[in-house]
Amino acid sequence: SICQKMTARQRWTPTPMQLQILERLFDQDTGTPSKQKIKDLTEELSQHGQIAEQNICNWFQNRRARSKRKQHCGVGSSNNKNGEGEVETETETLNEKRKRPESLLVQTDGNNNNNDIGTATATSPRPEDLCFQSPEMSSDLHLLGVQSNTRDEHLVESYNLYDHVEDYDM
Amino acid sequence: SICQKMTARQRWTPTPMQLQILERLFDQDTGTPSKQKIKDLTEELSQHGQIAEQNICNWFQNRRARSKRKQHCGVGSSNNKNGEGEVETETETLNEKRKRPESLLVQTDGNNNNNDIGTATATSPRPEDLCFQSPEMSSDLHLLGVQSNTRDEHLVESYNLYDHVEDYDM
DNA sequence: GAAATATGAATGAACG
DNA sequence: CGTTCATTCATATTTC
Repeated sequence: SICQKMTARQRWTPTPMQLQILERLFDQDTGTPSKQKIKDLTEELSQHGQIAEQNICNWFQNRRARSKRKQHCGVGSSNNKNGEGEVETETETLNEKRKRPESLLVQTDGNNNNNDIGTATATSPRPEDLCFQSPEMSSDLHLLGVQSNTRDEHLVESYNLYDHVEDYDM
Repeated sequence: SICQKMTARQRWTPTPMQLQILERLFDQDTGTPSKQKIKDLTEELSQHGQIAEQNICNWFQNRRARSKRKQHCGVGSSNNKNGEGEVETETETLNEKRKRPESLLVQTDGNNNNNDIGTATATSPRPEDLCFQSPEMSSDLHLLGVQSNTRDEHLVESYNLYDHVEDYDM
């Protein structure tokens, strides 16, 4: 039983303060922050935690996208054809719906070995997709065990360099 | 802008092989592939999966654009830089170095390990660093409920390695 | 602790 | 060509 942990750093997580500022900006105008604005924002938000310009860009983009998609949902679309992918069912038209109530829960764990194995990743193999997908991905690479869902990289050659393979009992 | 003509399920996804070839070509700095080259490439890449000329064009364009990372909302590269007051010295006019460093390959460079408080996974496994957190503590955060001084803002920069390879018998 | 959901990030494609 | 959108993936967090 070799459980493997992912070797990746964590992604940025906005602090409540950062989020608040971002949300406020989003509510105001938020056409699309100019580069200068982004820089400025970055500098300001940096005082509240680690952040990079890309984070802000991403945040705005995501925010806009999801906000839009939210409204677009539920217009009588009875036939929901998404069966494996997006389960967009959120409802955050309001400012905040779920913050981060981890005030008391100080889990300094940092590295959670939470490898959820089936996180909606079940891409059901449909003929349509296969038609547009690689033939080798489903034949050659899966032997390596690294057959990712879609976006593989020009990796291959090397095997495991999982320097942090930790197996915990389950 | 509102018209989505692709219905999304048919987005081309390069196979590892295709990507490898494309990357190589890109690295050779061939400039903008000529029409003939595109055709040729298409033919070649077709042997490794479904592909169209347009895909290749798009790929090169995207690649170049993101490589330059000149966009103000360049979600292309995850250039990490500490936003500790300074705003990126912009010392990179050169070609970028692999947006997504294949985690399987040892890439001990490119990632910052200065005051990285991210996961102590890669370079310096110091659990203590994980603990120290955001400097924000006295602000108008109280209206959000509470302050999370545990593990909020972590470093950014990281890459998903699309492994998910877990051998575990259960 | 695993499943479900929220959300940051990567990227092909479209737009100007 | 530069920028933005839409979609999907991976991971963080919450819930059960």
